[in-house]
Formats: sequence, C-alpha cells, structure tokens
Amino acid sequence: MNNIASIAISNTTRKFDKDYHYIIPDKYIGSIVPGMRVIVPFGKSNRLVEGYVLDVLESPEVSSLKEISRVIDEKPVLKENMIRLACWMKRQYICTYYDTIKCMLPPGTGVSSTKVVRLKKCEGGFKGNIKKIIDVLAECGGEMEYEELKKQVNTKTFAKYINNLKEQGCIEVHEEFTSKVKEKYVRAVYLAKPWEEVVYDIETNKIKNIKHIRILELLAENEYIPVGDIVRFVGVSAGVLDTLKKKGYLEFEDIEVTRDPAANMPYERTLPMKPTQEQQVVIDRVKSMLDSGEFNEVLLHGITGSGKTEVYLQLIGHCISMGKQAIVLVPEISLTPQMVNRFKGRFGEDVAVMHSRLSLGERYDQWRLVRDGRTKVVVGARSAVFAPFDNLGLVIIDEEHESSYKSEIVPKYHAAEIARQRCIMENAVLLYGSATPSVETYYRAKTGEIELLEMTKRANNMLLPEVKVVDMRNELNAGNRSVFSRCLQNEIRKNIDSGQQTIVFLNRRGYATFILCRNCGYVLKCPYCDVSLTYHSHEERVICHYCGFTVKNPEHCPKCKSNHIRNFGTGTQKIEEEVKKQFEGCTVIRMDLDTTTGKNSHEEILRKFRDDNINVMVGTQMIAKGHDFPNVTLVGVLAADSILNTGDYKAAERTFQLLTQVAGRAGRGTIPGRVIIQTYNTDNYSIVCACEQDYVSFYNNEILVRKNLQYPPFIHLASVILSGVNDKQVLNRALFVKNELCRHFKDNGSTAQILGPLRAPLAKIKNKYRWRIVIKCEESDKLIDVLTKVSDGYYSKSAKNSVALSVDINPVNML
DNA sequence: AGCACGCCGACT
DNA sequence: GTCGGCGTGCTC
Ligand SMILES: [Zn+2]
Ligand SMILES: [Zn+2]
Repeated sequence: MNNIASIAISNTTRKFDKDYHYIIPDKYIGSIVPGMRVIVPFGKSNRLVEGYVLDVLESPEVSSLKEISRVIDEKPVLKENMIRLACWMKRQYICTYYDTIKCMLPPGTGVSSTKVVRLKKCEGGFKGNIKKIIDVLAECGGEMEYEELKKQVNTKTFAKYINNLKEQGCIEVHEEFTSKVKEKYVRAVYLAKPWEEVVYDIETNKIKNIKHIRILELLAENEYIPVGDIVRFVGVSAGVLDTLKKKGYLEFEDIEVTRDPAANMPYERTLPMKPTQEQQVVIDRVKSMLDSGEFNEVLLHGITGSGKTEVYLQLIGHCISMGKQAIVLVPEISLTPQMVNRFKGRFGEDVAVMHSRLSLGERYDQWRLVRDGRTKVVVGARSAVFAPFDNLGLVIIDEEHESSYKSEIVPKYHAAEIARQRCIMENAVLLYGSATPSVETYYRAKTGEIELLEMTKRANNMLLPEVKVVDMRNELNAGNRSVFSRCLQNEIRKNIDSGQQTIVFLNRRGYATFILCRNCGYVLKCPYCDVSLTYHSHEERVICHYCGFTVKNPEHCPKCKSNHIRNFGTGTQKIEEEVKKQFEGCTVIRMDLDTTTGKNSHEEILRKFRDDNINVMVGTQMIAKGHDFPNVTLVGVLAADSILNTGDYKAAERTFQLLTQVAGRAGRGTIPGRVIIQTYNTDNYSIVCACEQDYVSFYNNEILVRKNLQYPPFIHLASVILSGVNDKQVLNRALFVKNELCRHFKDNGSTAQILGPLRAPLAKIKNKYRWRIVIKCEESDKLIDVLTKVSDGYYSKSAKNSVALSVDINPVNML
C-alpha cells in the first residue's frame, strides 16, 4: 500500500530544497497521486505550506513523519513527464523544485492563506501581552484576522503567545487557502422537462408566446445556454426565464465557461496547400521521423518566404493524425493574431494559445484545455514549451535564433534546451526553423549532430529588394550632417511624391530610452542603478525600470539649469522630428515598443500606418514582424552597425540577422523594394553578407571568429554575478568565488578559463554593485557540476550573506 | 526563508 | 518576572 508521499515544498532555497516524506492520511490513500498540490505542515512551527507530490511510495517506517494536511485540487497539476522535467531542471539550472514548477503552471495558481483567530474561552488570570491579545480579540467579537490581531497587539513575541493560548485551548486558529485565479462560472438554463412534453404543451397551446417557444427550441438543441446569450439572441429580459422556470420548463445552473482570448477574432478555415517540391522533401523527411516515434532533432534552414509555416502546418497535421500533440514556439513579438489565426485556420479549436499578454484567467483556462487533453496544438511564446501535453509528438521552434527564448529570471533556461530535454524524454521530434539560424545550431547541423534541411526558393516568386549600403563617413565628409544620407533623402522624397510608404528603422543597442539635455548633454540617470531613466507620459513622470524609482519629469536640467532637457525615447523621436523638418507635409507615425502601452495600441499603430497610407513610419527594428505592408517599397536602416563592437560575442550574428530580416521583407508587393543601409562600417562581413542574403558566407566567417576567440559553439559560457551594497565587499567575495571555481575545476579534472572579476555591464542595480566572472569550459556537465558546488557551497557557509551570487549558464546576452 | 529556542541585558 | 534583540540551527 502506497502510504507515503514524496513532496517538493514551495518557497524553499537551494539549501533545504529536497524531497520531504509525508504520511498520506487513510482518507486520501489512493486519491493522492503524483503531481497533486497539497498543503503540508513544515518546519518546527508546523506552518502550513504548499507542496507538490512528486511520488507516492510505500514504507513501513512511518514514526518520524508528519501527515499531509489537505489536498488543494482534485486533479494533478503536473503529469509524470513534467515531474521528471522538474528534476532535470533543478539540476541543470541550479535552482529549486519550486522555481521549475512555477514555469510549468499558469501564473496566479499559487495559494495564499488567511488565518483567522477565534476566542474559545477566556478563563484564567492573563497578564501582559497575553491579556492584551485576549482583550483585543474579545473587543472584536471574539474573531479576528491573524495579521490584524498581530498589528494591534504589536509585540515581537506574538507567535509564542498565540501558540501558548492555543495549547491552553483558549483560542483556535483557522487557516484558509485561496488562489488568485479561479474557474469562471455563468448562470445558465437547461430544459427541465423531456422535449416531447414541451412539444405537447406547445401543440396544445399551453405555451403560446412565440419568444417562449423560441427559447425552449434553443434549449432542445443545446443542453446548457448562458442566460446572457438567451437575452441577446432572443431579445427578452431575464425575467422571462424566471417565468418559464416557475412553469417548470427550465432550471438554472451555474456552468463553467472557458475564457477565450480569441473569442471575437474570426478566422477562416484553410486546407493544406500543395507543397512545392522543396517543401515536400522536408515534409516527407520529418514525417518519417515522426513515424519512427523516436527522438530526432532537425534544423530547417529556409529563407524568408520559402513557406516554412505551411511545412509546420502539414507536419502538425500529421502529428495529430498519429494521435499526438504539438507545440509551436514563436517569439513573443511575432505572436500576432494573424500568426495565431494561421494555425487556428487549419486546426480550429484544437489550438490553444499561451503567452504573457493574456489575462490570468485566460492563461489558466488555456492551460487547463491543454492539461485536460481538450486541445492538440499549442501556439505560444517561450513559456509554452511547458505545455502539459502527455503524448507529445513534435515541438517546433520558429525563429530559433531569437534571444527572447532565453528566460531572464531564475531558472534562466533557454526554451530550446527545455524543448530538447522534453523531446528526448518523450520521444518527440524537435524542429528548429529559421532563415538565419544561430551559429550554434547551424554548427550542430553542419557537424552532423542534428539533421539539416534546407529550403532556398521563395514560394511566391517574391522579388528580392535592391539593397544599397551607404557609408556615412562619406556623408560627413561631404558636409551632410543629417541623420539621413543624401541617397536615403532622395528615395524618401520619391516615395512621398509617388504615394508609396517608407519604414525607417533605427537600430539601437538595447531598447532603453533616455532623457537628454540638449544644452549640456546630461542624461537623467537613476540614483540607485547604472541606467538611464525612462519617460512615462502618464502624470509626466520619469521612472527606473530596474528599481521603480520615480520622480516628476524635470523642467530644467539638473546640471546646467537650462530648459532644453527632454525625452528622446529610443532616439526615434528625434528621427521623427527630423523627418518632419526635412520633408514638408510628410505624414509620420512613430512606434516605440517601450512607450506604446495598452493591449492593442501596437496593433493600432500598424493598422493606422497601413490603412491611412502614412508616408513614413519610424521605429526600432522589430516593429514590422509578422505584418505585411504591400505599399512599403523603401526601408531605411539607420546606424546598422550600432551593435557591432559592443563586446558581445553575438553582436555580428545579431547584426546579420537583423539586416537580413529587414532586407528580406521589403518588397513583398508587386513593386520591387529598396533597402538602404546606413553605416560607418561598410565592409564588416555581417553587413556585406546580409545585403546579399548570404547566410552560409556569414556563417563561414563567423565560425572562424568564434573558434579563434574561443566562444560558443566551441566552449560553454557561464556568467557568475556577485552583487551587494558595499562595492569593496562585493569585489572581495568575487575574488573568493573565483578561487573556489579554480579549486573545483582542478578537483574534477577539467580545465576552464575563468575571466574576471570585472564590473558587470550593468554595474549597479537597486543600489547594489555588480561584479562578473565569466567562465569558458568545454565540458558542459563539468561546468554545471562546478557551478553547483560553488554556488551551493557559497550559500551553505554564512547564512547571512550580504553579497548575493547568481549564475547564468549559456547566457545569450553578454551585455 | 521563517521560525523556535536559548541566552543576555534592560526595564518595571 | 516580562520583553526584546540577536545568534544558531533545522525544516520529512
Ligand atoms: Zn533604479
Ligand atoms: Zn543641461
């Protein structure tokens, strides 16, 4: 008999994160299964905490164990595959069970508790604070919230007195648990009589009112109908339903409704298209992988417009026909309604959507659709890789090179790593798709570790744009101080005259915005962080994105007192002004991801740009992803080289990917597009290759650089960041940690380069100084092994650490 | 992390 | 005797 549960506790630290064993009370034996959420007493005080059943096992040795207090939900929230994944992640990312489980569950599901204290008897001579507790409690009618009572009594040893009183039987403490998200119910009606009887009553004129008949007819076709729907469809007031209930024809009941994020997003059903020859080859190959039922990893390198999405759709179709499920990952910014509709168009309501822009309720409902097997395809951003399918056949990672697949918070996983592990454990096929694969993935394909499939032809005979690189040094020499080269100016003017549209991209390093004094060049910075402040138009305030520090938008420069201080956004505002100044009567629209707020304003701006035929749109690079603008015939890229030479080993790759994408998109219509790339660095291979849309040449160049400088894929990177308020102390700890790292690498017999400590790129956040150690190691396992030992060792020694240590394995952003 | 326990010194 | 402060140790 399985009488013991092995349980992971919520809110632990690495130090005490293990499987804790609890007795399953007799009443729960058989009903508590792995993956369930329970409440258990934990620690000396037996405070009640949330726990996750990892396993149930049998043991006669029971004496020293505590009992599970109660179960939270009737169904498991984690399936067996997810529990195995959690164990793997805990090891891989040096985090806790709970950290990993949080990734797998929709946000808002965690329980929070309220404790209520009740007075039972108040005999006995109480004195001091104990008397005060009794008095306050009695004054409030003998029942009070724990926290409120604690506040009013205001003593440091409150918990002790409460325990004391509890033991004496004077008070009782009740604890309730609730979670933020709940199922949504609506009032609905159903037929309370057999349909034949209703028909009889209608025929015998017992029911005459035409609207009554209409309602009953609707109910004959649908078991339950929400009251609101009847009111709307039939055009009656809710009171009519009360009448019908009184006559015994119908009954009310609350039914659960699924909150559908796309409820009023119509889509058209599509049928599979006849694949091109190239597409067919890819489809056949991956289908045979699916048929084999074994783990397989494959890179689909297909240029923009080669029809990757149709390939995905047909593979998913095959996967479904095998009775399996599929996950499609798409970068958050590309996850537009149009994108989702391509999948819904093919698979209808078998598609669930998962991304962070949905409300808590919607996310919860979409997640449950997946868990309960009511859907077969998930389309989503990074977190969708945790979709709780139990018969996974295929995972597709579109735009595999996108850095948004890497999580910025603990556990700092990359969606591709999780997908790979899932596919290994669940015998699924993992398909990476990209027009510009990351160098690491392409290397794996080239060396035969994973399979490489290619699509090199444009499915719809799109015309490639004509790309021109302008050397901005020449402009300067010729006395042109404008942000636009003479060439770009001419082309923009031509476009305005002919009524065609232009997009101007400003390629910026990072997306941080800034507020600048034009008089003295002073940039407004956060006093606690090493970052510039961001302007928020609500209430005219400036705010720090890292610590939340906020002040009123200054009218005068703090340094020179001039009133020339103002918001430059991502720099796009200045470009916008420039366009207005240089092109009389030109209409401009600006799009900054940072400053656009609200659910639809992003979509709204793009729609306005297209529908109102605005002359010029100015924005940061990613804005036009997943959108078609048939009338855009000119794209200008300003500062194309701005992320080169920033010290990030991925800078060249990013530049190439960005420019290729821009160049690949202009000219989708009937008129050939023109792309003008402005740079100070005309001969850098990432720019040259992008102009020619030549990935392979870029790769061949870049892989040599990576090899020479010892960067991925030739080594594994890790970054260790130490942070604390005392700069000197942080550096000291960093030096200590470096020593520890060296020692452990020696111990496990592997070699690594340990660089630093140097000041981290964000040298100060929330008043904490940051120092970074960078590690390069060939063996991934040993790297993780050493980092685990050093990190756990660091936290096991001094309990009170004023310097925090955080680890990022395979960071994608070295800046 | 959170909490109890233990020891000490301050205050009544 | 009562209360708070702080260091230590443990969590099935
Ligand atoms: Zn700040
Ligand atoms: Zn100034």
